[in-house]
Amino acid sequence: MNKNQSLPWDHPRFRSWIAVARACQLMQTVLTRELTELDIKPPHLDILINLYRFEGISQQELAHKLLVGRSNMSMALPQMEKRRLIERRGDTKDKRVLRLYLTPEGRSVTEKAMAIQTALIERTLSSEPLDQCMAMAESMERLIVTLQSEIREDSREPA
Amino acid sequence: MNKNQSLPWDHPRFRSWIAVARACQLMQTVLTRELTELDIKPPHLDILINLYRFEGISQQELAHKLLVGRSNMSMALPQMEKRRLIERRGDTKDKRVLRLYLTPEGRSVTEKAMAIQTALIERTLSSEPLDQCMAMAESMERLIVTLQSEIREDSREPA
DNA sequence: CCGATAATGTTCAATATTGAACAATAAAGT
DNA sequence: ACTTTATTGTTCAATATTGAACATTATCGG
Repeated sequence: MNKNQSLPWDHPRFRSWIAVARACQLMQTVLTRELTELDIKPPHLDILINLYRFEGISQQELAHKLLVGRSNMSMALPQMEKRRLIERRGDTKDKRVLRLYLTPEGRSVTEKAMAIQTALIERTLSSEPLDQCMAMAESMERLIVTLQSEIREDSREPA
Repeated sequence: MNKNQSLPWDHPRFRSWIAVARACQLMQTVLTRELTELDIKPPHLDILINLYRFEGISQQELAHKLLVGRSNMSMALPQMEKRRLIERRGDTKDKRVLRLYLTPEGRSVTEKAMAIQTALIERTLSSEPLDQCMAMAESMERLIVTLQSEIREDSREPA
């Protein structure tokens, strides 16, 4: 028969996670479409939102918050600087670090983009009860902690 | 104060969704690491799993299941064919379509990779009650339906 | 103060993903 | 039968992401 091997899709948690991943992928696709009118893409929006919340953050800190590599920021930020959405100014005390700021233009774009994203999320999640959303968020936050600790262990013990 | 504008992170559903997206990103990162021993990456695993379940699927059908473009498959599948993980054979009735099959080697790699992914998911989600996982899956599946219908509407009504 | 070590950002090659334009084949309308 | 339209897969340029190697600046131990 089935080699009496347990197939992944027999595991309820596996099936659940696949649904989560799918939903994320689709949400990203739709968000990408809705952001075209502002001529930005989800990765840039993530950057803008974080600069909106955390003025003067460094590139490294930003990369860490976004869970991407530093090199990623080194490629993306100069583009956004050319578009006058952000500014990079050297830290006065530590000449290695560049601190990031939104321009007025960038702030305006960010607000419009956040409105689009928020509307999208509210619209597509509105049929789910708030309790359920909150419970999901708590599960996800526990998951994030678990996964991050795994990542840290790995990078500490490369042998 | 805050320009009396509602900021995204004041919306519970927004915050919830951000957590979901983060968790997905981290899960992907960890899965990537754990798959290095098999020398495959998550996108290839997704392909393999679908070929495992749906023998003889066409490239187009596969792309649709994975929510990626056809061109994506045209780039990825020849690589996997060179690695002898899959085979592509022309359909006998319709000479346009290529049907996809796992090789024995590919089947073996897929089983190992699925075991790794399943273990990862079970391990990281084990602290969440099954009820909660199932409820989450149902929410996500509703979300998927909603988002997919939006995507279809968009592509039907480009004006 | 000086040499070793660490931190920050940059560059580069490799890989993934997308959308548009294209070639070959199939299906439909006449 | 034949012209038109649709479908399937391919190619290509553009963009994103990663990890490794690197240069510059800080920090620490002598």
